Amino acid sequence: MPELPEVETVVRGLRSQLTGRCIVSVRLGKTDFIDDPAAIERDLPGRRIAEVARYGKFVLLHLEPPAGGPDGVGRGACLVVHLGMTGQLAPRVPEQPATPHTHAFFALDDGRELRYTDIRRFGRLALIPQPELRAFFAGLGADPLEITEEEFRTRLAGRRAMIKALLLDQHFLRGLGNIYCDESLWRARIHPARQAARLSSEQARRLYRGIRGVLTAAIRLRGSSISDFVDAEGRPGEYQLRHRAYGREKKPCFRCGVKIRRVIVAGRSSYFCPQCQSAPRKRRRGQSRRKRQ
DNA sequence: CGTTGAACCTGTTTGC
DNA sequence: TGCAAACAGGTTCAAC
Repeated sequence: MPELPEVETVVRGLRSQLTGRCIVSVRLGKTDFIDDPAAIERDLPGRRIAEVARYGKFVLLHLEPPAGGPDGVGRGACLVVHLGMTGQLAPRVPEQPATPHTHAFFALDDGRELRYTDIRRFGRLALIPQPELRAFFAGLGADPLEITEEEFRTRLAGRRAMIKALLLDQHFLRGLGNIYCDESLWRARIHPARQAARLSSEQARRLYRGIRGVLTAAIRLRGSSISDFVDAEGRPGEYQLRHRAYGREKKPCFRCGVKIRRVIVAGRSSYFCPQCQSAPRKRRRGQSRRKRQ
């Protein structure tokens, strides 16, 4: 469910509600998606939330150093949350019965409870000491909203993977997922199976702008809700009403009217317009195009 | 490097 | 009607 716009939406909601709050106690249900459950139960109570941020698809709750650590130099830490496919993170009043599959309860000093719910448990929860944060995120690519067009083009060069595989790869860019890849490619009129390195500079430019345009528009509408996603207030987003490709198999393309098709690219359902997003020419066997000097 | 398929887990939809 | 297969916003790993 949650890609960059959904995570950004959750983070904005949590930021206004959690900043400055203190975590009073912790209660855990199933823990197979938690890195070190014992450490969370032991080290989290008493910690104050200094800052809420997003890193790619991760939600970051930066914690203040514990008061009066050994010789006064308590280490800061960060509660890192990945929502996987079905994760939800939202503060609730304790009277509100917990929905099924709620596996983490963090009682707050304002009487409310921050709850983590995740039907499939593809998410992840980890308490990372501040000094280890850098290593934890090592290898993730640039944020698609921060990268420059020049940088984007440079990183595309020489990559022989299919463009969709590359966009989905969090080591290439952090934050895109299946929905926004397809929407960006539709905007840019690029077939998902096109080889990245073979995009013209014109296409690369359109893709760069497509990605930015889609993400900013989706954030404005508080993300896409297909079936699970709700923000930190429990509200669904509305960007699913603006989808032009994703989930629209056999429906007419908004540009040309030709029926949207679904194919598997990079192991994922990929929706595209066969008219606007023309397929790459199939390369014949043995016709590998590598440095032929 | 890049691709494919499976695995992780639960729930919903689709097809025969 | 009923049951099995397919599919779902993500990530990771093995094998080729």
